[in-house]
Amino acid sequence: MTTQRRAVAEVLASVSDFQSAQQLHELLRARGQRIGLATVYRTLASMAELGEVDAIRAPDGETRYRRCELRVHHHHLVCRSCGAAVELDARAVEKWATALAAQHAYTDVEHTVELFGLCPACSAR
Amino acid sequence: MTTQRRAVAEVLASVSDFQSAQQLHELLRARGQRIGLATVYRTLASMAELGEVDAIRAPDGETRYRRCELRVHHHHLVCRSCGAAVELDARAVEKWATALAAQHAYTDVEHTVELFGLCPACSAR
DNA sequence: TTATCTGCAAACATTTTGCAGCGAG
DNA sequence: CTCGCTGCAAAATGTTTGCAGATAA
Repeated sequence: MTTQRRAVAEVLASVSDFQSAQQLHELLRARGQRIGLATVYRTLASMAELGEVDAIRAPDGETRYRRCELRVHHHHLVCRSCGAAVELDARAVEKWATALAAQHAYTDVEHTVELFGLCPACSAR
Repeated sequence: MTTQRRAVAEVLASVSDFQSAQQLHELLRARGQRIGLATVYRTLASMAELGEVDAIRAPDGETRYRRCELRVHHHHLVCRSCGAAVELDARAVEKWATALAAQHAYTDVEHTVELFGLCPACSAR
């Protein structure tokens, strides 16, 4: 537990939307935190591995992070404009994925399921 | 319709798995085709826009392409090792996605649904 | 003290772009 | 002939890594 690690945890707590590593880095620097971009990446990577944050890959290839509420596996409906996100209960999809994998004899299956759209607020604009 | 464009279409026809732009470029050069990597990227981008190829983003961030059989929207179960892929009928998921988007008042929704695993052949190894 | 973490800058990988020249129509 | 396509190399982007110095325990 270092100063920087705590700082990253704090920004994550202060925002409710998905942010890229670079955005988080800027937020940290804006708050006066002295922290390197590499550290942000390293910290986020380790937090993601520990399941402390959600990481999703946006359509443009950026990876975005958010502290996750649910500690169980789940998916998101993310606003493409502001990053606001809803965590989804995807039991139906899980079952579907598992069944299909079995049907085609694929093993060691993981899945990517993300929805991107415009949230009500951004739609209005 | 240029020589290069035709060449790209041909390699795509000759392979049945998802390949990265770079892999396709190598295949083309191996066949003796003189073609630049940039052209491959440009051609694939335009083909993807026309719906002539499927483009999926692998977990490692690479985009991989394959000529698609079905001209309708669909998803894939892709072998993480060899790239072999099964096209999936995902009507159930479509409905799920649409319903959730409506429920949360998100508009202009698109979705990413891909399964990655090991195909029977690669599992055996 | 010691193992770990950090910052910086350079390295990387993939994809995009500027521009002069080639080629299809 | 003319406009679009191509090739090359350079640039842009997002992310990772090597290494020396700082820091937590």
